[in-house]
Amino acid sequence: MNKKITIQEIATMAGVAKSTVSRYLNNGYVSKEKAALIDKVITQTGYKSNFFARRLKTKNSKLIGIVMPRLDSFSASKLLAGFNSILQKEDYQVLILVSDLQIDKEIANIRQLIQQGVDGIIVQSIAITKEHLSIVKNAPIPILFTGQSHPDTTYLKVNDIKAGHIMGEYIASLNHKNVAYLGVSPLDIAVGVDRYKGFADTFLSIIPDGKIHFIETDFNFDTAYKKGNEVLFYKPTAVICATDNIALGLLRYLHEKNIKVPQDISLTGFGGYPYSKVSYPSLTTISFDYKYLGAKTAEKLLSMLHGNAVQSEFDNNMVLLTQESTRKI
Amino acid sequence: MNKKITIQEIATMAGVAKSTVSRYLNNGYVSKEKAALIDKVITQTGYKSNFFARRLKTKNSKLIGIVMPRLDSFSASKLLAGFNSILQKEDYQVLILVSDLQIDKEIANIRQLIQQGVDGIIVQSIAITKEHLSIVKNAPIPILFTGQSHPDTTYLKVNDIKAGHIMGEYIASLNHKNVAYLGVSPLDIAVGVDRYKGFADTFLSIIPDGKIHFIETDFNFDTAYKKGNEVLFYKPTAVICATDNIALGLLRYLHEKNIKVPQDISLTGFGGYPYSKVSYPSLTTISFDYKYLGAKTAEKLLSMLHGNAVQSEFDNNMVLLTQESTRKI
DNA sequence: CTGTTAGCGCATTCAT
DNA sequence: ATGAATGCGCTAACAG
Repeated sequence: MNKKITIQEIATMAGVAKSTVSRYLNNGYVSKEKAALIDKVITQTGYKSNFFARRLKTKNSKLIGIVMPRLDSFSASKLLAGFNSILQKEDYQVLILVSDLQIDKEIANIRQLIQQGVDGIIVQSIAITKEHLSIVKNAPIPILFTGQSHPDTTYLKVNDIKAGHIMGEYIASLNHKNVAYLGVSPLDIAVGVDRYKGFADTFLSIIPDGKIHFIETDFNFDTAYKKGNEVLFYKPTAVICATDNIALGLLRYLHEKNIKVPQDISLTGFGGYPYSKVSYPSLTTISFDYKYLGAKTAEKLLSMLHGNAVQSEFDNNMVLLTQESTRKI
Repeated sequence: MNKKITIQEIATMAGVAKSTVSRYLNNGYVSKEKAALIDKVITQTGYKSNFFARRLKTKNSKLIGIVMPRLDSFSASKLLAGFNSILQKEDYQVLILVSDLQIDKEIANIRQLIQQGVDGIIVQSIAITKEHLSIVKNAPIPILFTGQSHPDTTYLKVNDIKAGHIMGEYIASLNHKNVAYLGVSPLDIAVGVDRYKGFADTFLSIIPDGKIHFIETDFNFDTAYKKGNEVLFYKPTAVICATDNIALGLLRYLHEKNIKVPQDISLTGFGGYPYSKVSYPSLTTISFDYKYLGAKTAEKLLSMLHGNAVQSEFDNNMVLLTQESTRKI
């Protein structure tokens, strides 16, 4: 067990006042000789200033709170890596709270983080409620949203409408007319509404006599699998799925029914998850760079911290990954 | 902006001394009337005690440090989810530092966490050096390792030898005699040495005239892909890959060479990553439950925190997932 | 340039 | 049961 050594002790060991040591530590003016003395004692004792005492004085914690709906998903891990890549570089530390996909827990987490004195918060929200808005309004620190957007908050998120738009253009260019869209609940504005709307508007504007059969599912592989029967009922030539995971669930179903992709049906996803490359056939998808998005988000929060006015925005960094699962008809 | 309200303010508002408020907050004895008064003021002001001041006094931070080599991997995200599931429940918060797969950064991170006054640390290590040992020995707090093991530390990790053993038995049972092992550097004791040794010892003990061609690669999909040529040189009937990711890289190569799995070559991985189920063919693998492992690890750290003697151990929670990529010859 | 002093907000003696 | 006083370890005036 290391005895905890304080600034006072190293001060006496170096034969100076503790304020001098403090100055030395905080880029204050200290004479060369004293500095050398202090430096020596510090290195040989391995002294480190007490985190909590320092924070108590200085008011800024160098802590960033992160609220995530869950940790064990592809996008979550990439986002986190992105946040961390720039936060850690700027000497900020990251305090992560998980909401388990529960909206009330998300709110409680934000509250807790504020109370704890973090310098700023990034919230990957599942839905922005009035309560969120009220918290943000009264919060003494900047709060940045991602995942969902709302005009009264500052956010940085994937441009789901644009993603849908790109997909709509692509599917139209392949001459599909009767398609199915395997989407999620409209309670999820980003994925459930925007992504679908982006697709549908574009697709129908290019193919006026096109037909889109919307089928609702959730984010689970297995649920998508179970919707296979319903999808086939409409005899679509292409199925657009709201996420790669959904697409893979359906692909499994099609495999088992011996329906060939893309010969019989074209299939697409959204996300650019790693499995989209290794599935058979590989999956045409819109790939989002979540790590990059995470880094951008962290940068944005930092500039909010520095008092710069920042505006909400959509990240347009996405690419249509045309792979083997789609074909022209 | 919320003005930060202190214990003193609510004390005067309630007409009592701040020590009384403090007692109220910390289960001390307070008369019913005063308690009611204080309670009222607290709820109406939404007062929360200052995190840093409290920590400065009480010495325990309710913070657990986590050191990870990287965040954006399947196992990392599952582990994190596991850590968090039990830590958050016990009112601990999690401070995460990333080492970017660099050993010196890993050590620096551990040091930083100790200095910051966390109550305990979980390190997913990439290699345990003498420096690690020295830190642990002098640390005033418990440090628990996962990922790698060393007799002089406390650890909880996957039993790689057993995993290799299971795979060895399985491959032997399929009558393969000439196999290739696509593994990683022996600098990684867990995956590079133990996993391979577990396989090789078991396989050769069952098939004494068996032949194992070891080919070294790294953890990347692309590198494994590039090793395809070398693997085929030995004309193996089965290829055992040290991770699912490696297996998928090779699978991609085999696809392109039009070599059928499992008809021409059987293929296996380790990990039980989600893609092992959606690849074509689906991949036979040893599946580890990383989330469960993370939860167990967190529990172990907690009991170390409570001063209980805990011993290093291997987690034997794994299952052979026999899927489509292997066959008997 | 440096030492002395005064809090930051809280928990905890110690009296009462 | 409660109030007054002390100090956790540190930074930031303030004199010198």
